[in-house]
Amino acid sequence: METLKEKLIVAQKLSEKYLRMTHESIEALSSILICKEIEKNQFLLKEGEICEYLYFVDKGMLRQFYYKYGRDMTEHFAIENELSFNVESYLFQKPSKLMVETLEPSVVYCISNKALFALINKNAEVNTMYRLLLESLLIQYHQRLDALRLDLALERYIRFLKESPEIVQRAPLLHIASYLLMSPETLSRVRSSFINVKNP
Amino acid sequence: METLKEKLIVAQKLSEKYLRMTHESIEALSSILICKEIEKNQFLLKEGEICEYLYFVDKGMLRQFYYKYGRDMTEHFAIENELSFNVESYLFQKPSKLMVETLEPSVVYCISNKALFALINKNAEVNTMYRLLLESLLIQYHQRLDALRLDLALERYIRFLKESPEIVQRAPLLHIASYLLMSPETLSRVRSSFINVKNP
DNA sequence: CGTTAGTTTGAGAGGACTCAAAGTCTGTGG
DNA sequence: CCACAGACTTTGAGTCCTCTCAAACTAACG
Repeated sequence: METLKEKLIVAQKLSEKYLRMTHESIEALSSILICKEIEKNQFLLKEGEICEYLYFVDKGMLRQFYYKYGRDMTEHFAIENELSFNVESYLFQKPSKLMVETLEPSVVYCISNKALFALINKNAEVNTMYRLLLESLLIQYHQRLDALRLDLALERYIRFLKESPEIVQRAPLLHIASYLLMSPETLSRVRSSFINVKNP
Repeated sequence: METLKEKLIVAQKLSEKYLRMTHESIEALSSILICKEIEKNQFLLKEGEICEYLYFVDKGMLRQFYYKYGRDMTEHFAIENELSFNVESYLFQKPSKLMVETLEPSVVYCISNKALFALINKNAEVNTMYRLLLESLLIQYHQRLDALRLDLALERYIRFLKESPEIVQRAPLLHIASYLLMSPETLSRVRSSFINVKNP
């Protein structure tokens, strides 16, 4: 079957990214993957639902966001080979304030909480891979905190541009603005002033 | 020996906090703890050093900070029963930009990277405890990111006051200000305006 | 009891916000 | 293939929050 092969490829990518594993472990991991194909502007996780899956993006783009005082706040973007999920909701299986939506037609591979922990308990390599995944997420969050401590809107934009040029190209300005903690108007001005600085 | 007993108590606290373990595992964990007593305003980790230890505060208070464009930025406070360390530097054993200092005379228990991972590899319970520790840290970082997304200085202060009243009492205003991303002057004004709101 | 670190108060400047309106792009239907 | 609706982005004007610099005040420690 074709999808079996594809799942194996995705499991290999995960193994590549976090921990090189034996073929058996990769196969075990691939067996719990669930492929999902979704069009643009669809929800993978809605407010109030429990985050049952961890989403690995094979194709397309996801946006993680929530409402803060009624405003739409982007927390994270995920493109190819990146992950998206709500930590609290996934780990404690409690209702999520976060939502996940597609910004492009996408193909994602879902890893259910239940299946993952069952596998972790019987496969030491997957266990370690998961640990490394957590560690890498922690470092990612740490860097994001550092990025938000830049006080000028321009500085936050430049840093994001440097780190994720692809996302800057593909995501709507509105969402990049909320991700960078500024109004869309400010991002528009910042962006044009930055272009003028580069080409005087 | 007295210190053996104390180490056991600290290991029990860790077990209590993250994962109830068997006595054997707690004992194994206690055996790798190193007690350190330090006075006020001393460094546990300096810039450029490698973060060899994870610090668990038994008594006193630690501050985690770094220089950002020449400014002293507080990243984290740790009081009794809390942890302090630099994720990147501890996990990858690379030089740290972060520093850790004591804000009070303190007693901390240190867990060396080497000893911890050796133990993790042979003790499944400690392995799981470490995983839960990482997960709880991840959630903590996630909440901190959410807190920094409050735009008004007053809101950030109120939230911190609610979450960590103890730290607000014990830490110098200067450091709380940098932790909350505002100038000391602003924090001083915010604080007095908040008191006036409460007692009109 | 003086020295110094830490906190408060004041005045002026500037970045980013909001509201409002104009301009641009995209996709659908005639 | 063009025209138009709706979404997205840009531009403008005025306001407000927080910053910086400066100086006064307070507390802590030797």
